[in-house]
Amino acid sequence: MSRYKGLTLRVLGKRAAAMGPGKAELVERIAETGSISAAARAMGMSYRRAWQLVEALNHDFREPIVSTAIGGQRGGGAQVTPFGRRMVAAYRAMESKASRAIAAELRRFDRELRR
Amino acid sequence: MSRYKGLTLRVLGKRAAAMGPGKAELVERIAETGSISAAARAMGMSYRRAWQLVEALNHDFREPIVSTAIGGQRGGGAQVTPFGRRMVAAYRAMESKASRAIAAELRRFDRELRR
DNA sequence: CGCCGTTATATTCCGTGGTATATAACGTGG
DNA sequence: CCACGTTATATACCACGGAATATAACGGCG
Repeated sequence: MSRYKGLTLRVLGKRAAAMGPGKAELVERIAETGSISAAARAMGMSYRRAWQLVEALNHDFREPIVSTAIGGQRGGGAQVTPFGRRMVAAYRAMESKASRAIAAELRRFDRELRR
Repeated sequence: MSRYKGLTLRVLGKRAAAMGPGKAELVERIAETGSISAAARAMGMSYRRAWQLVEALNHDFREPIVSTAIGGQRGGGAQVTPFGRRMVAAYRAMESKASRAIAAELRRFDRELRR
């Protein structure tokens, strides 16, 4: 997964950024691990922050992105909803489409940066 | 100038973001006003921060973006170099090209956000 | 010459975002 | 039944970024 494109894309809602690199990765990690806390650990992020981001996601979109259930040891955990999967996929698609659209310009721009 | 596209684009250097919405606007304001401090005032930003951003810009690119001269009352001030103008123009071009490239997807994405 | 508005820099202060920690309630598995 | 690993929440701490302030050196302009 070559996920370094030399740029970051953030989609802005009315108030703040609704989706960006951080939230997208967090949701993907939750999908992988089935748990907010495991995803947070994997990203070196505090559980509190991860939970706040999930809260923001669920609040900012028309439908929940992540659904949760209390209880551990495979009792509870977190799941990414089908809607959530579509939103992250849509974000990733926009990210790479934008990246492809300006790839040539970006390469030229990069050449002017000090290495 | 309709400069709200529902997204932000940041171009990443090796260490941090080399160019983004904030630095781009700052350089444009410096070009307009001929002064770092006037640009900072116009953006509601402290002079120190504006100066630090200019320093970062001049350091991160192969050539200076902003050239400065000490002394006030039209004695000193700041100017955007031709190179700096090209870099900001290139950034703005990438910004709008990326925006146009994903306009349709972005509109669909936005429709899923709570208003 | 003196004033004004710069750049440049240091220092202090403060708000805020995030971490760390603790606790509660809970569900599944051993 | 008990331990474990969750979600959810509160609290306290802390590091960092940025603002505010002060100062110095400087260069035009009146």
